[in-house]
Amino acid sequence: MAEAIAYDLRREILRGTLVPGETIKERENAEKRGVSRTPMREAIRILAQEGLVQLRPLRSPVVANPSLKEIIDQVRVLHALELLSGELACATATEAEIARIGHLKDEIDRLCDIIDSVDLFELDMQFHAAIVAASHNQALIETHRAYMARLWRARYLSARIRRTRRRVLRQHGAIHRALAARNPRRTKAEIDAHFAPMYKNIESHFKTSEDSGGN
Amino acid sequence: MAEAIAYDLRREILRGTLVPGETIKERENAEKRGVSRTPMREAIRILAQEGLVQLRPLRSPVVANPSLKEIIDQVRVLHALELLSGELACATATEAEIARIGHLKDEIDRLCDIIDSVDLFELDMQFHAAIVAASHNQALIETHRAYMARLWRARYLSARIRRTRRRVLRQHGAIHRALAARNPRRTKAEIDAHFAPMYKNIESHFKTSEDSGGN
DNA sequence: GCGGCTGGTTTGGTATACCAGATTGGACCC
DNA sequence: GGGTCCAATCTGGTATACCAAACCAGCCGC
Repeated sequence: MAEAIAYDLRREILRGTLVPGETIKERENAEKRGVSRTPMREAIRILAQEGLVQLRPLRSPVVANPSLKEIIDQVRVLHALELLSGELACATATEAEIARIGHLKDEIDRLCDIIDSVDLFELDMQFHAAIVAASHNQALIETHRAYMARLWRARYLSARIRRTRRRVLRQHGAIHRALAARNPRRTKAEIDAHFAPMYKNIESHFKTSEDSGGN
Repeated sequence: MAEAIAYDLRREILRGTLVPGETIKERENAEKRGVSRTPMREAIRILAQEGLVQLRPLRSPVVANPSLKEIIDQVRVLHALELLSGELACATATEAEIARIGHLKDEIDRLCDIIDSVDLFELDMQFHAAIVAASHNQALIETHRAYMARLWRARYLSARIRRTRRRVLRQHGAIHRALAARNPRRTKAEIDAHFAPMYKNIESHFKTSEDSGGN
């Protein structure tokens, strides 16, 4: 149940229903959802662990309002995790897994201009998660998932930028080909190329929207 | 308070007082420590997040008993995190931080054959944590700390191997010099060299002690 | 009028009570 | 004698009650 509450809260935070910087009062939110404080508390801890809310001793938790540097820092870690995934996956991925990665890439190609950006973004996350899953490294999979959750908002806002979509598609294809060729060096290079624009996108979006910066 | 309980539990797990595979009953352990179930539950969640205990829905949590593969997987992630730390630290570390890393190295050199292996290991962890801290990347610091906690036992057992100590000392020096030279490529290479034996050490120790393997 | 203090209220932290599913031990049947 | 079923009990999950610290508003003194 706590997991379900965390899921709802997470969506609300990432969609912006719960504004960054705002407090989350246990009682209030608990009874709004018709549950007790106990699972609500647990849900908040889960989100705190993901970095979406910030706990303060003896104070109400607040929705995290990460600064640009914090987001970039987190992207750097995510980047490193995906590099490791790509390297490992070259050695450990099954042909079926590589095929599924290719299929996801094709799906993204096909639906790119049809479906809305949220659904498209979900597909993009699945593509990346599939690569990580192909590493067959459970710890890596879990840590990567945690960072994906934490960065959902920032990555989503970055991925909206239409101008870069065609490039993203090309890069997905390149990553898939490098994986299929079982070439770790090329795979890592392509993942690097895929991440490179993200730093700039996030930065520029942060500058323009400027809804935050402090905690 | 939950944090304090988690601290105690963590020590007991890592020292082996709580045997891997054993269940941790909330009521039992709570009243043994004279606290309520509520903070005990929270402590258990913290440790579960660290990977030291394993939660099972509607079942008692059990002390994690990681298989060799799981440990190696985690070391791989730790390895990647430290590589990233080294690379970033070359650009971001202050001279004072590099000096502190060098000082920790000297301390380890000096006390290597004097103090007991637990204290020595604490110093080793400080050395590595100092490098990560020099990256000035909070997310990286936190994730690294989580993996250090998770791998405490395995790394400790590996570090006990006296035969390799001299090599470890040399590698610490090499890492420090590469950092001081602000040379990312060399830093990463030296960190690689430092990690390489760990995989084998853990594997060989796992084979000999053979207290586990399953979950 | 303004700042600091104070009491009531809010809120997170902890303890306790209750519930439903899981476990287990034993009795019963084959 | 072995297997199966059932109930007493144990255990995690949830709800509620209580406490102490933090917040806030209004009051008092300057």
